[in-house]
Amino acid sequence: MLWSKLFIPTLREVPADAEVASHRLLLRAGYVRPLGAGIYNYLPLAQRSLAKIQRIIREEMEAIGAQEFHLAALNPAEVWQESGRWTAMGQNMFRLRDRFQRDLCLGMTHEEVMTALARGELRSYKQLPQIWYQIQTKFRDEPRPKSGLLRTRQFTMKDSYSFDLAPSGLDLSYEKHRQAYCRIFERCGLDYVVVEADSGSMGGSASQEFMVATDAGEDYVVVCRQTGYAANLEKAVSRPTPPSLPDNDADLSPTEVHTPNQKTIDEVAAFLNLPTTSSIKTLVLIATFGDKHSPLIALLRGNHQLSETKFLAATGAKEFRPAHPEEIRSLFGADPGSLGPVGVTNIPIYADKALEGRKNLVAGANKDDYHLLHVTPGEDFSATFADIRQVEAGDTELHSGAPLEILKTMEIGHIFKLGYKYSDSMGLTVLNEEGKETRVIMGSYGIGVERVLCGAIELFHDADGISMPPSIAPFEVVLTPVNLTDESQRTAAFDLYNSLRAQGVDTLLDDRDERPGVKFKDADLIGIPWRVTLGKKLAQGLVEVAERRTKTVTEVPLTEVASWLCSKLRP
RNA sequence: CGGGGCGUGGCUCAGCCUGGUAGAGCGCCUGGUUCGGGACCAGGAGGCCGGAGGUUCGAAUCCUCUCGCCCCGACCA
Repeated sequence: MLWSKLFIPTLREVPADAEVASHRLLLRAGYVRPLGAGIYNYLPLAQRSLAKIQRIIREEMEAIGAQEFHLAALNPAEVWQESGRWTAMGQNMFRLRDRFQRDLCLGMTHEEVMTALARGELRSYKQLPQIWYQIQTKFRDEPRPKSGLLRTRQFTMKDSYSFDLAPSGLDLSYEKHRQAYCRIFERCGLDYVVVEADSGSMGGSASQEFMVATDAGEDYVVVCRQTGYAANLEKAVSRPTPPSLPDNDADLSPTEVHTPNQKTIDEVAAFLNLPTTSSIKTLVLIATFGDKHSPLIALLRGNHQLSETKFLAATGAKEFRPAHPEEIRSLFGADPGSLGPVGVTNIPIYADKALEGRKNLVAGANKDDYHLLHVTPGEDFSATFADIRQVEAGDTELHSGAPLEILKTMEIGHIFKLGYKYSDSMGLTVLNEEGKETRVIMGSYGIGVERVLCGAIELFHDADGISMPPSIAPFEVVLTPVNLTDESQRTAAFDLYNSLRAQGVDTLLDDRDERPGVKFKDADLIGIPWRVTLGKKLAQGLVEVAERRTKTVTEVPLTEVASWLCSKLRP
């Protein structure tokens, strides 16, 4: 295409509101423009990149036998009521009413719609397995849209759903997706990690996330370079650092000690001249089971943090919150700061495994300004031991003891074994070989299309702008004639342009009446992987080919540059 | 939903404290000179200062309300 005819509104100055790199650069490079909070218009450059990402996704989905659908974005409430998610989704769902006061919503994902479609049409085991997918706009009423295209209220998602007769079939469909996703993200030029994920309220047995490491992300993952272990921080397990002081091995009984005004773990530890690793942290939580609320105690080593996800999993609670000070006082007769498990019998106690086998620790005495020395878990109080601790820096891999890293990441894809959640709630069955009604087992698999674009930009940018991976760049090559009024440059540029296009190279010709500096700056900013400069050297039959990513410049004869580029782009 | 910040021309911002009727740079248009890393000169267009109400002789500026946007937190199938 000709640059002069394309709408590429690059900005010289940095937009004030953009903080993360991809947001700033998408605006500066003229890819997108905001329409409202978390709502963006995609301009031609973004549209071209997103189309290329989608093409790669389609090719890889078709390769595993998936079939593309286009589903309704406007959904009647009934389908969502059937699965229970009409209420479960809460405020995150965009809802509306039609003129007859019927409730509708805008789809935020399509498990319900797919299942509703499948149950009307799939009758026999002979029709299974099926993989159905779509690439469509999803709507979520985000409480806080942010970071440009990273968290928006309207975005494009590839979502697919597998229908199988048996768990072994689901395993296969899941594995096909896992491999397809790896190929998709590889072809998109991304560096990514696959991590074990919490399946959360999606239910189901297994789930993995595809993550790009970037500070712009919102998730933390734990990875071990030696063993390959990788998991979302929510569910990651590890071996904790050893206590900084070995426990006193003597057989001692709890002893009260006066600790005036020492409230926090750190204060108490300093006051008693013991490390925080020798303290027990006592958290009082009000958990929800069904529609009932009841208090629970969580115990952790003094320096450890509670993992909410693990605690929910360990207790089976639906949700929980910290108890209010008044609740604590009425339960314990003491204020937060002096709480402990000793003598508590009417509240279930969950103790982290890092406390199992420890001896003679410090805990609150349930009496203001007093703590207990010599508290031994399992002896001085009984508790359910479970892993309810969040992995922290310095921990090591559970089995091998190899070092772990904690990375900040952005989720670009997620695969789930759903199991029977939707087929049960919505009645999706087929007849099996014996003619008996059989539940269909499902999987669900998503890719955030814009996030692939953002991930690429987060990973590949520099002070000059974006350095897009060639496979998803809006153009593969930009031709930059230094001076278009020079007839030989002009002719050479247009000839090369036509020749590249004839060979299927996605080429942009910068035919604008601009000074060379402007053209170079713009080309770097929008991130085209290869730039061909046609200038003075043309007299010797040479052009310069600059690689955006490495900033290397190679002089190539004009007559050979097309095939030279082809060999780089299609090796 | 809590906390913070910001709304002045397309963009980045100054002016606000101490009220007197709106500015700069970039961008845009015209002409000229330029032309290998965001040129220069000259001329020009473009703003009911987010909105409403109030105080005042007079409000971008002070007060109240409201809307929008950004950031932190909560939240995030």
